[in-house]
Amino acid sequence: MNLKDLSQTLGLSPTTVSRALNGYPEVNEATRAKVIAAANRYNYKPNTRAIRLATGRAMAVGHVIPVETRHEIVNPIFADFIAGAGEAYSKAGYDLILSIVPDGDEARVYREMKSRGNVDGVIVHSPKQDDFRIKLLHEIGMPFVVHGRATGAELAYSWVDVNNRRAFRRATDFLLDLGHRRIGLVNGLEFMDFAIRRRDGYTEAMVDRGLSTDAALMHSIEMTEGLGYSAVREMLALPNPPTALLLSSMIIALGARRAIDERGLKIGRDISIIIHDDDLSYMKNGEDVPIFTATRSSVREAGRLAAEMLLATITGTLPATSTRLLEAELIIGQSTGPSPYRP
Amino acid sequence: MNLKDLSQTLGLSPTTVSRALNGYPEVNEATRAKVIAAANRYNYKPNTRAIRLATGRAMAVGHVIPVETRHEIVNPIFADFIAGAGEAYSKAGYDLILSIVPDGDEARVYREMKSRGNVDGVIVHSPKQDDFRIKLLHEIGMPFVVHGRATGAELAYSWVDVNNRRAFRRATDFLLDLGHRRIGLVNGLEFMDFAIRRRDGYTEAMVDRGLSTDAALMHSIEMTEGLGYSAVREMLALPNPPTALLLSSMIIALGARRAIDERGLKIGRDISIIIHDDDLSYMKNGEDVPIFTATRSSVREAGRLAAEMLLATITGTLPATSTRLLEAELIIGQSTGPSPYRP
DNA sequence: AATCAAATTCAAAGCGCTTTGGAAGCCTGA
DNA sequence: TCAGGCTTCCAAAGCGCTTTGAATTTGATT
Repeated sequence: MNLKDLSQTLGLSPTTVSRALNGYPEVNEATRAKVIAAANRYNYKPNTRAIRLATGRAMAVGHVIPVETRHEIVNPIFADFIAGAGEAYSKAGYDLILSIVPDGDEARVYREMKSRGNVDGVIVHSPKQDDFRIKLLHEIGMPFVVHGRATGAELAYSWVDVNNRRAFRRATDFLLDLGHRRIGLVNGLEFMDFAIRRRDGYTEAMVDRGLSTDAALMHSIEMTEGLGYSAVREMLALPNPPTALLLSSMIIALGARRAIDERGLKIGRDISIIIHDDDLSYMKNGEDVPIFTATRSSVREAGRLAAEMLLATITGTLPATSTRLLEAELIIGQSTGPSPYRP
Repeated sequence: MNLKDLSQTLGLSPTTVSRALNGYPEVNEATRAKVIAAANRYNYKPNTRAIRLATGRAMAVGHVIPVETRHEIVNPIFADFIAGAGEAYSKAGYDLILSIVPDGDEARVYREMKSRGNVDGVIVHSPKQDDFRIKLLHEIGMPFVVHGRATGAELAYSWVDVNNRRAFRRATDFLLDLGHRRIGLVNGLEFMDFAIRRRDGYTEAMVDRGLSTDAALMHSIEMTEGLGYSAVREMLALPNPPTALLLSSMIIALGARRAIDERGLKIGRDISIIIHDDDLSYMKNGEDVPIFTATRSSVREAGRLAAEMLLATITGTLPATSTRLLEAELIIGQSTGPSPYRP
């Protein structure tokens, strides 16, 4: 059943039927009711492909997920972010198009998306410092929202981000207040913007207390369980090991726990841990009582916000330079306690 | 630059240009070369929306991810599966459309996808026993491939699956050969088909050795770290605790490790563990030496295979009843050893 | 009753491709 | 020289909607 068929059975023109269904005012309410009733009865759904061609809109949003060609890693937080974004899209009748793209192909993919017109806008994931995508998307005129920020971008753009600097600053302060002085940081890869900001927050807090940072206590790794384990193991083997750790993700924490257990230390007593918790659905930080003290911010919520922002940008109800900075809350769990070396 | 523009600058008809670019034989090779050259020079990319309307094909595949409305869980293996599938799609010029859908809405979503025509086929994730989707998709005539199988489906359908039964049977046999008799199973939720098969493999191996299973040693949980921890903790507290564990996922294993460490036991000595390893990119089972003994099968590879199968089904080069059973390999790691109670 | 504006409805022209059904040009062989 | 068959190209008709511009009907006003 297509529009033509439906209009014929109703004895109306396709024009009127189309308008009736799309809520245009220039149609008699009585006929509108009749049209809607018929559409329901015959279970008429307009053909997406035709709508897209006729309107010139793709009614779809692209998520281009870069895959480090060397490491082949798929960041686990994408799943939750996309779940959040997906809700917003389906509510608005948009499709979510996912492209997994090797690093080098990104520019080509964005350009093609533009010229082939199969998306109306994109979400930019995992921004790096001076990220080239911002300039590129500006250049080709593709609406976009960045999940995170890209320090060094000279052009204004829309983003949704967590206040990573402040979160890590607060977490560090919290540990310092507990008397810790040797605080280790296991961060994400520091060409990623979020990692830079987290390190800045950490460093800032240390320096403000007149403490200097120690390169041996600052690791920057791809966020896997295995690398988290190695990093922490290394630090614990130092002659002067840390009494507290700041970990950039839950998954690193799992590796850290392994290294700590292996050494026979007890978390919360011998060593304190604060993690950043993206609140992933399959990796909750304790069901009721949080296990780890954490700076928490739901990446799923961020996905929802970014998607809504993008849709509003596409329809023109929001400028392409809107921003939203989310504050992480500090959750006190069982993984932190006073420094064992407290004076 | 659209087809019309391009054909005008070439002094040819749109027909010829279209055919030249799409490789049809009825065009002079010399003019074809000219057309291709011009297309490159002007960076002409045909408009996807127009192609889709004209051909009646969506050039897109849908992945409908059900979200347990109560638990709101997003299965972490989706990310890797989709990464694998995505490769196949982009190679074939197809889009991957992702729909995150609350449980109850699935039927409606599939029906709409069919009548709106925005996908040519779908991948069915997480099949349950007697899964209703198989019948539904047959009924509405939507090509599909299932990732996993659905015991009880009366109609034939295409699927890609791991031989879960055999994998768990082998793993159980391996433990039995090491002298273990009290073997615990922490399985996924047993309305999921894969979980049923894994339990069957486990039970079969036990029964074949004249051993009976013990309900206290068989847990069926949502696969999260927290629930894995609880399940294993519970089993270890039994008067007659298991000396070996079979764990349905890496993520359960992380929770298990916590429970085991907490009790002061050593994995591989006091208690043996075999996991099923989906080979997720961000959760490797050791970089070179596997930590856990595991039945391993790459879910990413499964994604690639399922996608290729679906595309072939859509284009009609493969019947809609093709199947592919992947064997998991048994990787010997450091988490298994002889039973401490060996005679 | 005639007039004009507002309310409804419709015909037809796209949107940018593919594809059908010719038509023209060019050979070949009788 | 011309029929018949290839080869090569093209005009035009869709695909199923939206949207413009115009026509028709209705209602209010004089």
